[in-house]
Amino acid sequence: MMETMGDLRRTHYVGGLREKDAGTEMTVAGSVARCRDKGGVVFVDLRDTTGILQLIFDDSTDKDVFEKASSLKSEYVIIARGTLREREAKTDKIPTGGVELFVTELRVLSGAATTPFELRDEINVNDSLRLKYRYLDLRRPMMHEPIVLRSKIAKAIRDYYDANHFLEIETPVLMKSTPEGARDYLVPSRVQPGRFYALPQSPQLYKQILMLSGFDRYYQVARCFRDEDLRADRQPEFTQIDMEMSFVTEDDIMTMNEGLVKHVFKEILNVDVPTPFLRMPYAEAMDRFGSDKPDTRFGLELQNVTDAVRSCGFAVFKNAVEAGGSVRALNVKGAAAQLSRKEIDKLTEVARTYGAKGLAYTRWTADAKSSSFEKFLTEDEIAALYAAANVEEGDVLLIAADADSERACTALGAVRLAVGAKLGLIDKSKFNFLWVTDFPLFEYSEEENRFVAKHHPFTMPKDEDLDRIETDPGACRAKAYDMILNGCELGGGSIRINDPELQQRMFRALGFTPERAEESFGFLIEAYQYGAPPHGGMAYGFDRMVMLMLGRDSIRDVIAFPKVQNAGELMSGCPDTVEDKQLRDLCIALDLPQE
RNA sequence: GGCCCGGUAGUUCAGUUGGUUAGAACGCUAGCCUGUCACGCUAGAGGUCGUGAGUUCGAGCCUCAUCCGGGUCGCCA
Repeated sequence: MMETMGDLRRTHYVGGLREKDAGTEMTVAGSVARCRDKGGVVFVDLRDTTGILQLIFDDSTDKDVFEKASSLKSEYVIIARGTLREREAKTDKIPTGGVELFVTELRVLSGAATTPFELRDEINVNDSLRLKYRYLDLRRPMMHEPIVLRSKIAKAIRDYYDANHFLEIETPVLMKSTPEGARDYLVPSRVQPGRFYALPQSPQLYKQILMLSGFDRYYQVARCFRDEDLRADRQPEFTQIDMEMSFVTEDDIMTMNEGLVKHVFKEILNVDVPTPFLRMPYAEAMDRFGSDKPDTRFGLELQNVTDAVRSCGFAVFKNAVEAGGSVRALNVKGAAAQLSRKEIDKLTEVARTYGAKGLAYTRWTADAKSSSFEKFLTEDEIAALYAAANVEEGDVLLIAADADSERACTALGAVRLAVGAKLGLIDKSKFNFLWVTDFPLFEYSEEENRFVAKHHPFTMPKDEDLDRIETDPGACRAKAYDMILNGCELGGGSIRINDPELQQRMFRALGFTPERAEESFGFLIEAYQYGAPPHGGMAYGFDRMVMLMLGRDSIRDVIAFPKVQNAGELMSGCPDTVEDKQLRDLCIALDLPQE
């Protein structure tokens, strides 16, 4: 049954074949996507990495070839020679629907067992089954295409940086574990028992060192690892587009990378991205959108109504203000008919998820006005609040109050997104880019009871905040910026500290003892003693970029072999136990929890 | 670590108040069919209801535990 290719060699991929190619003698190769055996005529859909082409066998086909065609089953691997011709009955369901290959020679290179699920685009199959048989799932055009496009996007990125005099330089995958940030994946050293490498969370330190080495402009398509929990847009092993430049300011980095986005979107999607992008300070983004990565595809901005309710009779509002927090409102204009009490309850749950204690509301339809808080306010106070938030009949007003102003904003920001999705306010065809700038330099960690770096400890403070690193760290802003696309963080970066003294001040502000700083980053601190150009850069989450460009909802769709929520990989079954000898070689003894 | 959702033929699902032999569609197998393209027609095979315990005369259905998958909060400098 199984045959060899013999002297047959592929001459054409099928995806691009059209009527103009009719009459061409060719050899194509691939898998049987589907057979339609009509008795006297057999149609076979052949699938290769570029698309699908119909093969035809009928009474003018050689008898042996026809018989072989009749015996084909799904996923058999074949190679076929014949003449391309225009179809009698054309279809626009596939790009090659105007042509078919009249086959004169057919070889079955491999049979195939019945697959555990049908390999069609329209199917709806359990994810774990698809992931266990990832190689089958990837044959489906819908799953195949993102992997192809991912490669083309990476090439477009390389082309752009190359044309702008960047060097692609590889940095180590086995490196020193550093404190701060995500949990490291550790790799034990056999040669130095008891010592461990860490897999990089990012090539951050190495790229800064490369600037000190005088390479001036660097980029890398870099694999990174973080031992944290997964999300729909987060994998433990992922790819960054990492770049760094010397002799630059924030503005230079942003301009260079706007150029990158423009180039890649034009090249891959033929979309013209307008530049420069909008630049919005972090404080404004939080204030208007309740998010440091605002989705600007729709309005529905938050309003600060703190002043209007400062001394009102409703304890929830009043207490929040008195505790130094604020009261934020979201007026969903004219939505009273579409947002039922039940919907509002759901939105309250959303707010709770993000730490709000609840969501006050007024739902004002033509028939009735129901409100969770009006009864606690005087008529004047209600009037003042509604004037501040421009509330009229037909509106739904949602309010979050919290002693922590940022929490009120964040919770209401999440509600804003839920409302936007619910009411269909989001234009999915848009690509809205912006920069969020001037991030806080530090953020306070309740867990560690100290300030930690919001970005990383090498981030340059804003010039005007240099004097208050020690006195008012919470108010310091950083020369840091995130590139946002449609409410997702596409990438982020900063200008780095190139003054060793300033770096020492940062370490002190972060609560590092000189010994600990020396132990963790000594080599870096020393390197900066020998002359460091001003430099900065950024890194993109490449997987997320591909996902957004292709309009996919899951990052797994753009990674050939992704991991699932428990960080395992279902096809190969890793992580797995290892043999005792391997552990002995590494001087490792397991100390597993009981049960 | 917390919360939410799901697990019934190969696949996707239905399964009434706990009650006789657990159904459908697709796929698969066999046969027929000369213009199909989710081809069509006829027939057939295919089930430890995720796993374990419990309640009950009786469990796919109720209870508990557990495993697996998805989403999410924390976490992700």
